[in-house]
Amino acid sequence: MAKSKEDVVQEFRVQSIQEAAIRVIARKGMASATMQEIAEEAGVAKGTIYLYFRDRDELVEKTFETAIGELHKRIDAALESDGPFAQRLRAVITAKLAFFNENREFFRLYHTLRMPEGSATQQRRQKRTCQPQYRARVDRLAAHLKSAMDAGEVRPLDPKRLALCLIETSTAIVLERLSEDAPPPESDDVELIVSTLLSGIAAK
Amino acid sequence: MAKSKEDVVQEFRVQSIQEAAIRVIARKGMASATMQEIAEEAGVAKGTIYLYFRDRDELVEKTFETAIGELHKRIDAALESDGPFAQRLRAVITAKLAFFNENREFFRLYHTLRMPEGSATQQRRQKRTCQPQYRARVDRLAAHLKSAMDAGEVRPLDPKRLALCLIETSTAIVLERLSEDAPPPESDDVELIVSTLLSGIAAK
Amino acid sequence: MAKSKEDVVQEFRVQSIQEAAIRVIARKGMASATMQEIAEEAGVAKGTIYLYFRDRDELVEKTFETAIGELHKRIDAALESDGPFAQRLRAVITAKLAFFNENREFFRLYHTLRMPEGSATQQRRQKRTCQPQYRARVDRLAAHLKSAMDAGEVRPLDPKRLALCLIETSTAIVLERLSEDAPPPESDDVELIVSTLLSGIAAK
Amino acid sequence: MAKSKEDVVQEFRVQSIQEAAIRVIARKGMASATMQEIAEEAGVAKGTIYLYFRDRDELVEKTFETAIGELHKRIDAALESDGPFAQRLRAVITAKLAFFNENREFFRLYHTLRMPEGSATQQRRQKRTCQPQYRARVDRLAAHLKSAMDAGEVRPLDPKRLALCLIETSTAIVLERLSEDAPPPESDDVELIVSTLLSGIAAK
DNA sequence: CATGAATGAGAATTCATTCAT
DNA sequence: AATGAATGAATTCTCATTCAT
Repeated sequence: MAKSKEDVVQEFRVQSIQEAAIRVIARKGMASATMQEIAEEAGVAKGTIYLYFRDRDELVEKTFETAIGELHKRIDAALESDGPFAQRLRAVITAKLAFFNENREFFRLYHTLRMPEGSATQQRRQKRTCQPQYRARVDRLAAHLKSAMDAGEVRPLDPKRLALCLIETSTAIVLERLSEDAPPPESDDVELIVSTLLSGIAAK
Repeated sequence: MAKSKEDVVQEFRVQSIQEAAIRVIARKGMASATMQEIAEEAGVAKGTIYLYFRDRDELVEKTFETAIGELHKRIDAALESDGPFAQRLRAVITAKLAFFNENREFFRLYHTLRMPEGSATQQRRQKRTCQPQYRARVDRLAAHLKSAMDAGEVRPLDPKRLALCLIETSTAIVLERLSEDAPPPESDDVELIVSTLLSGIAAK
Repeated sequence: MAKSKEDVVQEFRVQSIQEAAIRVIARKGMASATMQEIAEEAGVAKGTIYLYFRDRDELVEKTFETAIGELHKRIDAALESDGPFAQRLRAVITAKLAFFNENREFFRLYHTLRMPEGSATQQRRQKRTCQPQYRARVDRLAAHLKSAMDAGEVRPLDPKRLALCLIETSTAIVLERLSEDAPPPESDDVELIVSTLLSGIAAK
Repeated sequence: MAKSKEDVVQEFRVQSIQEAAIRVIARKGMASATMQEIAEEAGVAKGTIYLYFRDRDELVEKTFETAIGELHKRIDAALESDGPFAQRLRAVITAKLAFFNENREFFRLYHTLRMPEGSATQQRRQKRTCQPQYRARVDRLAAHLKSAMDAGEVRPLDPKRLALCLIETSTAIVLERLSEDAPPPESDDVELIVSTLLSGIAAK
């Protein structure tokens, strides 16, 4: 039951186009990324994109989902590993930094889609995909925080807001690292985040 | 040296247009906010906008700067007040939450501009304004953190990264509050952020 | 309460564009008449058309209605004049031939719209405008035929089908005249149609 | 001299495609009937159509000719039968109504092509085929009318214009019947047309 | 100064046609 | 012969910007 040659080609095209989309969006920004340029970047004709994606919105949406899926897979693996909370937290942050280091160009797409933009249609789509995606991530992380609180590993605080802080703190560091010519070793930043979060910044 | 009548009218126009821009961008998103709609919202003709702003980009840029300036003024006041670091930190967070509560519509503009978008020209402009603005904020906060470290109020960590974490954590909470129908009292969220930052989340 | 200058200009533009549309459709056919070419023909920019008409469909629809309205006005006047039925019939046919002689270019638009074409949207529009227009004409003529029957001027036959025959017979002659380099005098064709309809073609 | 298997297949393909074209055009209208949909309807691949027809225009043209040929065969048979003119006329009208009743879907193609549409190329093609086809029909019918006049069966009138009236009258009735849910018996409409044409509509 | 009609560059999308398999 | 993925010309529509009034 191996994949037929057609399936392989199909998959390859879809992937090429999505990668091109990410690169172009990274370069030009969501609003200025044209189908023409994405097509050129992918090395196909404009019309070809429409063989694989209904329209621009679907291309962006599917591209986002594909890329974010990979990130989520990695984070979930880290989150659900065994060990004390501190260790799992460290693994999650490490995974996130590593992912965006490997997929630097994806970050702009990721960031742009955090805020609903554009036409009513697009906003509906946004609500359907990116927002829920994000909420789901927050909720999942919040659940783990709750467990850690119940286990006495984390002091009792609003888990959902804590999750937000955690996510955005690491995102901020990712964004910073991406803009740096020579960022410090990943592990330094991981340590900073984990340590700050766990122990706070106040001198003892 | 009173303002001439012309200056007053000029100032009024500029302000009307900028406020209209913020409202329309909040409503439609950066990409779908048209000059036409901004003009209507401001109660002037499309052409009039061009008497006060070179082009759309400059309108957005100046609007951003005006609005963000107010925020920065408030934050700086909090930051430079007397008292222990913890108290100043609390004041800063409080100021930020209050500002965005009063200027909810500005938030989308603020968020959108965090990531450079659009044409090469726009990107250059972005780099000239928003990015440096942001860097400057980070640096200023970092300087205060450094002082607090030197004063033994904060344990020694990279001040710049700490500043980033602080800024983004509070931004995340703002974003969350804006999307909530009935957000908790501001003071609760301020307390959460300050407490987490200072003492960390680990159970003792 | 004279028309303001703006109204005059507006009316002039609308009329120019509609006339251009009719000419281009006459030249290229409905399907090949592009907005670009209509704009050029009207001596305005593409975008200008969209200031006066929502989209291509509305342009065609409104253009059709404007032009057909004039024809209908003339036919109704003829139909509702006094005198014996034969005389009114003659007047109607005369009006129709004269109208299409004066508005030769409109004929292709008229003919094309007799049959629903194109997208689902367009078909709905068609049903809303052209079809009912046509049915209404048929019904009105049928009513007059019925009166003539009741008055003993016309022998009893299905008035609606008779109306159809009458309309299409004259349309056929119009179409023929338009394709002729030197058509016979209008009165000859009017006479032929009226005489055939009233007395038939059979030798006595 | 039996047909080779290849010829049979070829013929079958051509026929399938033409029938599909007629159905799709009937459904979507000439302008919205795509090669893709015709191919699907015919159960072949898009490319296959191009093995049998040079391009879309030729497909439409040949399809029209094939279908109209059948109608013409039937009409000619009726026209050239023996018997008095009135009887032959009745037979012609009957044949036409029956044909379009059996080939309802063909009617839209027939009607659309009555007026030249599309590109210059297509218009030339149109002039080469549909127009001459139509003229030929008119001329042939006119010749028969002339004979009938010479034989004293029909009173002297312009035979060509009479032919036009006859053709369009019956076409109008066909169009009407196709749009009716429950049209009257064919014979009723035939009788109406024949009677009107022969004897006129005036009360004696 | 203010206006808003006019402009036209530019973007998304469609679809007839080609051609490698 | 048949296929259908790929192509890109062509089309519609939008909107920032200009400029005559």
